[in-house]
Amino acid sequence: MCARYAFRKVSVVLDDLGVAPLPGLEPRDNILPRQNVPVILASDGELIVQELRWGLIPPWAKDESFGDKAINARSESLRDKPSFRQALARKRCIIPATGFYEWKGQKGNKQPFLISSGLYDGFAMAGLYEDWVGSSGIRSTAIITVPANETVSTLHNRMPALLPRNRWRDWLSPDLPQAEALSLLIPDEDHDLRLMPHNRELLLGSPQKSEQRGLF
DNA sequence: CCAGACGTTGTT
DNA sequence: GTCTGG
DNA sequence: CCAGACGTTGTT
DNA sequence: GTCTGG
Repeated sequence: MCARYAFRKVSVVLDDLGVAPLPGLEPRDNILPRQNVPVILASDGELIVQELRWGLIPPWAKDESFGDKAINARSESLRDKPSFRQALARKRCIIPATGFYEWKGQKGNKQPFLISSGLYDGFAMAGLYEDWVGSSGIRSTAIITVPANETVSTLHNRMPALLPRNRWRDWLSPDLPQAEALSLLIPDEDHDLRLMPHNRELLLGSPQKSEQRGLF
């Protein structure tokens, strides 16, 4: 699963795609569902960054609480799920991250680990987004998950889909056929992932307290 | 047909 | 125990 | 994921 | 809107 992640630097993702970061983008160590998170998507033939709410709310949802149960989307079933099918075809995005967290141990005594790339400055998590036309018109996003690769499977059986670096633009292209898009959602083999025990305190309490400044 | 769900993970 | 909010 | 709440009525 | 369960 991926229910927490970090975005500490602008990272290779934005640089490689030539996307300018949003003004005022801060490093964040403890990103939670329901927060607004920076996401890269195609808009009128251009790649842009937008802050979307984490937890996907389909257009037909009755209320925004739907997003609470759609923070992840299983790659294996995207095609069949009413909540994700439209987005898979037309609304793919990249969620840039410098790491994600997984926990190990018994409930109440879990040790968090930060998983990050040993090769790059960050990675591109595959995501979907949707527009919900409620009173405020929320655009929201979900992180796609795949079976964990060998490294991560020591902690958990799922992990976010990390897109191959040379396919980032393909994933974001509205013209990419659905079948090809799905073929990009494979367990990571490219990032040489590293696991580091992480200070539990930094993931507790208010998110603001675990943030640090001046790292961009 | 209508009514109701539409999701994932983890844990047992 | 289970749901909600963050 | 974890932390924290989990309820209603009536009165101010 | 679309699928599933009854």
